[in-house]
Amino acid sequence: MSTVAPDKLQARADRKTRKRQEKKDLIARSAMQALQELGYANTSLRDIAARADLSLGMLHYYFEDRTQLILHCVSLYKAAFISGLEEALQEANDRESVVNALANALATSIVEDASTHRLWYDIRSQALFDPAFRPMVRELEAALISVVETAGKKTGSARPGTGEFGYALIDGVFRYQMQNQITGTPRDYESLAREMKAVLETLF
Amino acid sequence: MSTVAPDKLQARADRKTRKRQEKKDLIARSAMQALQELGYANTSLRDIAARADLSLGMLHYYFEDRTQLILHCVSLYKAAFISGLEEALQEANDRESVVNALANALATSIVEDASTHRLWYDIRSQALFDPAFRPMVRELEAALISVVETAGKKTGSARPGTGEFGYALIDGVFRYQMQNQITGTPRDYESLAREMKAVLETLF
DNA sequence: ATTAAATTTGGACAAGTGTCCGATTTTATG
DNA sequence: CATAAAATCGGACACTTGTCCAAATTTAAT
Repeated sequence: MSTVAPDKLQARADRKTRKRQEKKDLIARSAMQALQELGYANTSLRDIAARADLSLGMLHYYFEDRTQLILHCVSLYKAAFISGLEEALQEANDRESVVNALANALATSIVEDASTHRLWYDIRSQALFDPAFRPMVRELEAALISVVETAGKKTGSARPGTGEFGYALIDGVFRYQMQNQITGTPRDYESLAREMKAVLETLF
Repeated sequence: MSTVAPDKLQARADRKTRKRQEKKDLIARSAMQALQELGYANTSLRDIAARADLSLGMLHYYFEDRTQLILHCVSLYKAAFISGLEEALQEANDRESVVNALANALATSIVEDASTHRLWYDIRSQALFDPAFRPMVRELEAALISVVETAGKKTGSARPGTGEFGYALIDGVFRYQMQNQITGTPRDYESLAREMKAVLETLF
C-alpha cells in the first residue's frame, strides 16, 4: 500500500523524467563533439564514450541504440540553428532588413558553426539511404522552408512554392560555403554575407 | 637476352594495362550497383563482391583498398554525367536553347539516374570528413562549374564568379529534387524541368 | 607442349563494431 | 540509518570489417 498522495507521486515521476531528459541532452552534446569531428560513418560508440568521458554502457542506458543517440544530437542542432534564424527574422519587417537579417545570420553561422553544419549535411545524406533518419530530416527541412516562407510574406513576394524553392536555392549556396570553409578556402564574414544577399535578393 | 623487338614489348605491355583498366571499370560498374543501393557507410567489400559475383580477393587484386575502389566508381559517374551535360550544351547557342538544353538534361537525369546521384551526394559528404575523397570531389565540381561558365558565356551573362555561384544554386535545386525523388514525392519530368528552368532563367 | 606469368579463389587473421549484462556505486526514500 | 531504486561501470558476446596470402586455375609466350 502506498502512503503518499498520488499528486506527490506524479511530481516525483516528473522530476525523474525531466532529469533523465537533461542527462540525455548532456550526453548528446558530448556525443556531438565526436560526431562533428569524425562524421557519421567513422564515429563508433567507443569514440563517443571516450571523448565524452562516459562508459560504454551509459550510452545504452540512456539511448536505445546508436541511431537514437544520433537522432537526438540532430534534434539539438535543430533547436539551436532554427530558433536563431527565427529570432533574427522576428525584428525585421521590410524587404531590406529581412534580407540583411537572414544574410547576416547565415553568414555568421557559416563562420562560427561550420563543423556543426557539416554533421547535418552528413546525416541528411545518410537519410537518403537509411529511412530511420528521414522523419527528422523532413521535420527540420520543413522548419527551414517555413522560415523562408515567413521571409517571403514579410517581403511581399510570397508566390506558392516559394518556400521549398527558396530553401533549395539558399541551401545550395549555404552548403557550398560551408564546404569551402572546411575543405579549403575559408572566406571572411563580409564576403559570405554579400554572396548570400545576392541569393536572397533574386529570391525576394 | 630478349629476342623480341622493343616496340613489340611495348605494345604487349600496353595491351596488358589497357585490359587491366577495362577490368577495373567492369568491377567498378558492378561495385556501383551495391554502393548506389546501400550507400558509402553501409557497403562492405563483401556486399560488393556478392552483388558483383566476384571473390573478395579480386577486389584487392585490382584496387589498393576500399577507398581507391570507391574513387574509381565516382570517376565513372563523372565521365558519364558531365559529358552528357557538355553534349547537351554543345548544340545550344542562344539563351533560350541553352536554358532548355540544360533544364532538359538535368531533369532527365533526375528521373533516370536518381540513385546514381544519391551516391554522389553521399561521397561528397564523406569528403567533408575524409580528405582522401576531396581531390576527386574538387575535380568533379570544377568540371560542373566549368559547364555553368560556358553556359554563361553562350548566353552572354558571364560576370566573374558566375560559375561557382551558379553551380551552387543549380546544385541546391538539383539535390532537393533528387531527394524528393528518392525519399518521398517523385515528380514527373515536366514539373522538374519547369522548376529547373526557373533557376536557369534567373541566373542567365 | 612447356614454361612462365597473370588471374582467381576461398579462407585466415586481427581489429573493430553494436549490444547486452552482472556487479558495483551512488542517490533518493521511508 | 536502513533499504530500495537508479545510475554507472567494465568487460563479455557474437558478428562484421578490411586486409592479406598461399594455393589453384587460367592465360599467354616460346
